[in-house]
Amino acid sequence: MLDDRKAAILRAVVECHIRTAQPVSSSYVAQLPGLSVSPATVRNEMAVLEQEGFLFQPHSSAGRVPTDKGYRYFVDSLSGPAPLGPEQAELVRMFFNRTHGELERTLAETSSLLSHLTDYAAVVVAPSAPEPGRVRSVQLVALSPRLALAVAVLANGAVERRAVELPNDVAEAQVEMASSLTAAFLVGSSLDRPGQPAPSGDPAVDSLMAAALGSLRLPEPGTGAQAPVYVGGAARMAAAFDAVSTIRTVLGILEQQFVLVSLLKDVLDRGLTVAIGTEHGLVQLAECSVVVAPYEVDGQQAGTVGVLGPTRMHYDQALAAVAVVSKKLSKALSDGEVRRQHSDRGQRSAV
Amino acid sequence: MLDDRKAAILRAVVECHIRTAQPVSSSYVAQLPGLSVSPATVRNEMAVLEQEGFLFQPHSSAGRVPTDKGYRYFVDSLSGPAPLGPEQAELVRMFFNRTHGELERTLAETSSLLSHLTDYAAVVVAPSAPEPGRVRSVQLVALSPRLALAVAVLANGAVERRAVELPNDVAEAQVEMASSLTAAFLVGSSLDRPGQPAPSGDPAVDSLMAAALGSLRLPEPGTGAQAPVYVGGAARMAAAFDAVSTIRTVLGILEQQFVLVSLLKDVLDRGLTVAIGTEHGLVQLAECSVVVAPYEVDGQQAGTVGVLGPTRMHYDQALAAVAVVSKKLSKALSDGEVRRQHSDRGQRSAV
DNA sequence: GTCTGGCAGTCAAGGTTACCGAGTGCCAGC
DNA sequence: GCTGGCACTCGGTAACCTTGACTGCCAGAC
Repeated sequence: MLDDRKAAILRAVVECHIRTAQPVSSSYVAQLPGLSVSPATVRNEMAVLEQEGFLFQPHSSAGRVPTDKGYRYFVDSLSGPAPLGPEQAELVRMFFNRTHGELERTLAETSSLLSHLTDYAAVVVAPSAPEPGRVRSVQLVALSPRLALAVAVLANGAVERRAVELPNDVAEAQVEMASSLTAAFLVGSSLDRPGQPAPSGDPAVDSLMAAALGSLRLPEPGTGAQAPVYVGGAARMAAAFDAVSTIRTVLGILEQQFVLVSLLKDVLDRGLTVAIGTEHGLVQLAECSVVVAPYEVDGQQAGTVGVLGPTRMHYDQALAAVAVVSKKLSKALSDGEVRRQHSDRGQRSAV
Repeated sequence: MLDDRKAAILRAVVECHIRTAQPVSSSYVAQLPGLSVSPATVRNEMAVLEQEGFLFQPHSSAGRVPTDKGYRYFVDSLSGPAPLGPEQAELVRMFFNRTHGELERTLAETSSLLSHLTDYAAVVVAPSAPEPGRVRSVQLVALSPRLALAVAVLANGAVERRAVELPNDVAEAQVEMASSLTAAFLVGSSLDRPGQPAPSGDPAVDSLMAAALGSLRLPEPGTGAQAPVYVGGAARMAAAFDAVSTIRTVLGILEQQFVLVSLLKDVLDRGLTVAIGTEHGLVQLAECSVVVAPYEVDGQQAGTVGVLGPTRMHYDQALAAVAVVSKKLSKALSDGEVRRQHSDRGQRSAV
């Protein structure tokens, strides 16, 4: 598409502009080692690059700035993510060495880590709608005369918990009976095992079992609809822009979890790793780029990590950080160093 | 401390500066209804107020701006929180009408609500270290040959879950035995019931029980140490400042949960509802004020809600919003419309 | 044909100057 | 003790110029 020299010039412009945030002049490019031509020649090439939409001139006596298309070409011709710096690699290593415990906490801290690594805002989308595991234990516990709790422990250590309303006239013994019959029906199979347990002979017990089964089959109300998102380093992102209004807009987006999730999903669904400027649909983020990667749990795509920064971000470093973090996170989650806390029908293997 | 006229002038200056963010001139104050004196008189009074530290003059030919001390006087002489506007009251009503479900979610959304109400950043600190409830059910579930899960259901519907490592040579039957003995020991009392269950005769079972009991008594690792914080409307806060560096600093603070929690705690502990400028210890937040209120669960102080805005915030409205939200939140949490999700030894009454 | 040096043109940025107006402080008089 | 008046102070804005960093283009060299 572009001959070698044009590509080299474009590349030089992008790299310089990422560093300095200033328009890049022909003389700067010409003076660069590796390209031994005069500024005038560079100017001619730049004029062509501008005509073809890779560069843009803020005003007639200014240097050139890359367009989104220019960044796209640059990113596509990147040889791959840069290796992480030594301190960064150390940071990642340390982080994942001491990563244990609760999933929510881990994800939140991962977003913070990723933000540290890149100096941009980082986003981590929690695993969504994982497939149910085998049931190891089911219990109905009466909490009050009117209310019971159905508690199921899954093979991966996740605990499902649902409230079940009791009819007025149910005796403790009936709850216990329903509990053991439901357990007999569910233990060893999956939570959404179809069908009903054999009738017990007591209609009250039967309806209680039906209620418990029904509520256990439904996803936790309020949580299933949307995967939670963890945003880290919003402040860092603010440092990348100087217009207050831009900061405000971007911050606003970062607070709208729903928008964020669909943004990342969108990008991934289109098979992209990097979305530059307006490539993702959000006009408000026209000055931003997004670098994303999915992470896996036990070999299955589970969630997304990503970095949100200015269009002139250090793509190679961001790519590297995102790649490493998603890989390490996949490993940590799959190895069971991190435990799902609740209500997730997690597909995770044993804790 | 201040005679009526000085107080009125100070009040006028504060109110005007809150509205306009500009230095306030003597002529503006003089022309205000209720104070019928000439600008010159106002100037004289202002000079005194400045000497006494209530006002400040950015430069010799500018109007006056309130100091922190000026704001403090203003806030202290406030007749009380302003009533909420009708749309705001409606917003609150609607919000708490449909508030059900998970605690975490509710708190996060509450912070968003409070931020909407005030147009500043809002902070909600989750209830901390609630006292344990009665145990309704305990179970040991073997997940793998090496690992079991101790699951306890408390009277309030909370579910405690702990991993227990199994010695190599434990049989399924032994786990079951330990499970029922542990249940017999714990059900009906509290999780931290002292002592040990009666020896079963099988040392493997006994040690298993000891392990299960021990882990159930410990708080969930990683969560207990610090109450989670929910921050809403950071973007709104950014709108209140125009220096990018200030925005960045304040955003940075908002991301440091630990700092936030101790900030709010500090303010409350000193018996304050409002902390202005440097009254709280954080130099980075010198341009900010904080309005806080505790909320209760079942009559016991549980957590904190607060608003973080510029020193020139609308104190009356913020006070009103914080008061209403903390009250309504207390009610919602105490009525059991909101359910703790997990691992909290919650003191909440039955679901 | 391609590259280069040179030259004229353009435009943003920065510095200077002048001016305006919003405010104050002070004082004399009511 | 209050007020009107007056001189003074400064920040902000606009107009202006200069500077310098670019570009575009062209004619000549390779």
